[in-house]
Amino acid sequence: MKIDVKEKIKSSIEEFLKEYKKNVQFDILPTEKEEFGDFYSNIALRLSDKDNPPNLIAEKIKEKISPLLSGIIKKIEIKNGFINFFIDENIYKEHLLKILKNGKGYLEENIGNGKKVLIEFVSANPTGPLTIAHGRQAAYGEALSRILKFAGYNVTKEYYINDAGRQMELLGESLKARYYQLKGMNYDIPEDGYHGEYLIDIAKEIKEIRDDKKFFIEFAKSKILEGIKNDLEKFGVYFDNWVSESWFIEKGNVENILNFLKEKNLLYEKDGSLWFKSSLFGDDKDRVVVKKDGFYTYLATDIAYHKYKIERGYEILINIVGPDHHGYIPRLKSAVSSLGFNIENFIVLIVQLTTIYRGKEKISMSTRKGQFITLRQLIDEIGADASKFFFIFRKIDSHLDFDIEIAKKQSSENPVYYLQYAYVRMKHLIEYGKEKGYDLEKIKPSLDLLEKNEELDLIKKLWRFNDVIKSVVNTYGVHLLCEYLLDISKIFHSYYQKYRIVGEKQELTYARLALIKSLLTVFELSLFLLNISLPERM
RNA sequence: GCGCCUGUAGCUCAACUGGAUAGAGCAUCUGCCUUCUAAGCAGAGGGUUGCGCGUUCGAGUCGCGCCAGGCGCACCA
Repeated sequence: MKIDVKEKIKSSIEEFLKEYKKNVQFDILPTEKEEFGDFYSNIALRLSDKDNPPNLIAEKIKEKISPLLSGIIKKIEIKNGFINFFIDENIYKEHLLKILKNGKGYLEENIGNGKKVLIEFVSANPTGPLTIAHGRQAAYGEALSRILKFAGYNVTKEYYINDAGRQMELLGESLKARYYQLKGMNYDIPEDGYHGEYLIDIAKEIKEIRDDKKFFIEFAKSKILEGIKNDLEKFGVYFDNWVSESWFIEKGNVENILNFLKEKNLLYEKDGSLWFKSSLFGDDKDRVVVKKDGFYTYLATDIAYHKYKIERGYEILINIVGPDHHGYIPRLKSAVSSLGFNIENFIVLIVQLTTIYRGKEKISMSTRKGQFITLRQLIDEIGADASKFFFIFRKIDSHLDFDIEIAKKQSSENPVYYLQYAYVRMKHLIEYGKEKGYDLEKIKPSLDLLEKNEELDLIKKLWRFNDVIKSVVNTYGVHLLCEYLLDISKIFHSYYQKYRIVGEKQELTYARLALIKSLLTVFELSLFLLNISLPERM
């Protein structure tokens, strides 16, 4: 674990506050501009008033804390009321050496403290192939899981299969219609059924039929699920568990949970249906759990599922859903809350939609009408890595415009290649160095020789890695890690172009290779976390 | 009508908890391969952060009101 400079600055300022008996909230934040140093604090601005201008207070603080920070901070400057801290370069360089020596293990950050986290994502109905919307959720969920795991959480990835209820009936009827159509019979697909052509392909595979409803449902479901699993595998997204809605019904979990709620007096009958008092927990109105026809609603089975999550001891539940589910969230939160789970640890992340364009043509999507670009088509057209990166390097609240034509045409200018190219160059440099007899294991590099701007920038970037991971964990903003890597890549490519790494001066070469090796460690790790593959050459 | 998300350069998007002169990429224009990979680099232009009030030392960020786009408002999932 690296030295927590931010914490040291903070506690030194708190010393000052104690002495002057002041109490005020303040921040220590990383700066965005080099001239402002590495961290800045707004403490003086917070303390200032008419009689005490911020710069004056800042001077007092500086005087008090300077001795407390010697060896860590080499310079403190005051500007516009801000106090700017410049970290001693030795701190950075020691960090680099540790990475060099211990590899990615040194970068590990134990934020999660082994807490059990369940991440449920994709969870698409087995009524059709995965779409691009699922692709974005899958790419994001996988990356987030990997990062949380790295940050010390005990993460389980789960896919919930909605294989019960009316949608499955419609699926079965739709397949049945396609089957008889293939036999030359005049048989209509239900109007609100599934009209996609994929059911024709599935119908063709039917060898022998047993003419009952269940057969068609089961056949369609198993074929579609198989397809979903294949697509996810091709995309590089893996689940630890697959659980199914019908399983909860068969095992009696749903009945049990309803009894449980009944005992707590949270259910009542009205208009021939059974209602859950979700309005007691913040929902707009109560919701039906057992319909007039005697079947469970989706909510009923979902409560049973969430009970199952809690029973297995998960302390944090993360659900990644599409925006079409947002109206559903309050009732689910009500349900989880009624089960006695701390609602603050139930995190629902909404991944906004991706709008697909082919050039200027906007492709509107509907699973039922059968008009959509599947995830599989996307992977086949532009590749898994490029697709995944496109999906995760924007924050999930943004509506994503994804022009397939551009992604294809400009594939060589896709940012993912920029990263991968940086990685390949780094890797090659290390190999080339080895060929020339440079063995980093044997020597302690003299990092003081690294004095070019690019070198110092890169060293600082290495030091920021843990801050980025913390930010991702705090905000669920996976894209921050992408931005970070793009930042490094930019400096690195520039550096590479400007200076020779493996050159004539031996000591300098060792120092530079040490920097490259550490960068490589961060890249390997980060690209793994983002679930982007590491090419050998490009 | 109500709820959620979004509105930032020509286009696609960043900006961590409210911080200093709002940043990248693409596209456009000008240069750079006899060298560790040119899928690269250097340079240039491009902004009233949708509009209006407010909160405060300070607002792209917070509050209120408009405008525009997306999604959702089921005894579907």
